[in-house]
Amino acid sequence: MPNGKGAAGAGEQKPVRRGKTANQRADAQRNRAKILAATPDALRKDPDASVAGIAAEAGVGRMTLYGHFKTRAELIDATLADSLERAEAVLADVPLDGDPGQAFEALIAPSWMLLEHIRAVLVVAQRELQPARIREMHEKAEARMRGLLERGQREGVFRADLPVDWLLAVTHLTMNAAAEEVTAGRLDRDDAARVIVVTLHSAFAANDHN
Amino acid sequence: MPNGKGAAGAGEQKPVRRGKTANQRADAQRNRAKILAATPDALRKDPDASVAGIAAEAGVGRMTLYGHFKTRAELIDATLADSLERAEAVLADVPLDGDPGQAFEALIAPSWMLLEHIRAVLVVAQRELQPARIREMHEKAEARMRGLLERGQREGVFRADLPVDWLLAVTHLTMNAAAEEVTAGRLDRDDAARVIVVTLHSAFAANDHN
DNA sequence: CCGAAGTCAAGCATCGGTGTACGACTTCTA
DNA sequence: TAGAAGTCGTACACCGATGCTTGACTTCGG
Repeated sequence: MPNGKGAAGAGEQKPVRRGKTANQRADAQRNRAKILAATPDALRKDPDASVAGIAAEAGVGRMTLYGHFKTRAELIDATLADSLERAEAVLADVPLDGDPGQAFEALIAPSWMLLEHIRAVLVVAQRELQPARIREMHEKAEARMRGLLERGQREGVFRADLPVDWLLAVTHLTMNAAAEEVTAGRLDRDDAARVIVVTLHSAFAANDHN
Repeated sequence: MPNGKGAAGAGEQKPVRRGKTANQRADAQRNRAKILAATPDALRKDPDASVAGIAAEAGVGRMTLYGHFKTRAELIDATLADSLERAEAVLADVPLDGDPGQAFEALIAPSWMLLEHIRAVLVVAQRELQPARIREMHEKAEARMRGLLERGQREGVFRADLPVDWLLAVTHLTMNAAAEEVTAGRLDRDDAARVIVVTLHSAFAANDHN
């Protein structure tokens, strides 16, 4: 039987990691991938989608899904982890040196696109998973952004009269706001990235903050 | 039997309105009030609180609650409507003339406090009520804020290179972000209003926006 | 090509929440 | 103070979702 351990256990050693997903049949891996890919879509259509619904969306039997993920929570967890891993793969390539403002913008654009895709999963995860777990998965992305903001503050490019945590929160929320405005039809998708950047730029710039 | 019509129907005439809640016994009204007051608390503790749980929180039997609100949705609706009415009573008194920037700040502070209290109800409502209904209840508050932002743009105080809808969305989301940061313990409650105002001030100010 | 791995339909026990019905009881109000 | 109005425990039907089991089937891989 397939097992969907994903990134669950307290796995420390990298070489052993593949012992989990490795020796399973090709079609099993394919199905697992199909499920992982279909879950965000299903949740975007209906945040309360049932396991049966998600399986259907993936073109897979419900029992097959349960074969890969013992419980609904595990499915959500694995899906979020997977999505975040993919995101990480993209974001890790963004160059962060040079002007913090520029780097920030370079980071926002892809982040925004990724977020729009993952958002639904994130929302569901927020009410079904433990906050600690979610934070843990965000670790890398968050650290990168925080580091950039801190450097920006040190170099006097970003305002330093507000805590970094707040800047971080505003960044996240602004992207979320944009996603919402887009789905609500009040904002053009292709214009969203620009709007976000423009907004944050003037909100974060180190200017005449008494 | 009590009936919890609240602000449901298409009630047009004001004088007739009281025909609903008026001729009911004093303790019935009291209970209704208790429920309406307890619901936000219950939902803040647990967004998925059951009707039974809410009744318990209100110190009232489940059946009593059902006597006032035929269905869970009706309860949420009435609660939100009530909370929003109270909010409206406060916000309507805020003077909006004079400098838009000043007026904006004067509006943010109380809005923020109210939002923090209502937030939980709002979140639940967003996933159980029709969006149209929620918008309808927000009408007045939203119109007031929008009017102010528009005036600010006309008078050159607020930037005009971004749509008012977006400014509005950012305002809401920033307050929400603050609420979240406060409950997460990353932001001091007493400092929140200032942080919000400072953030929005520089984000919205009409400056050197090429 | 055979055996193991995986799929998946159907069916079922379970759980928790909603909404209803009844009826005895308490508390207002006139 | 009588009777109407309202409370509220108990009990129940219902619903949808989860997670498990079985067993026949298909597909892969050596």
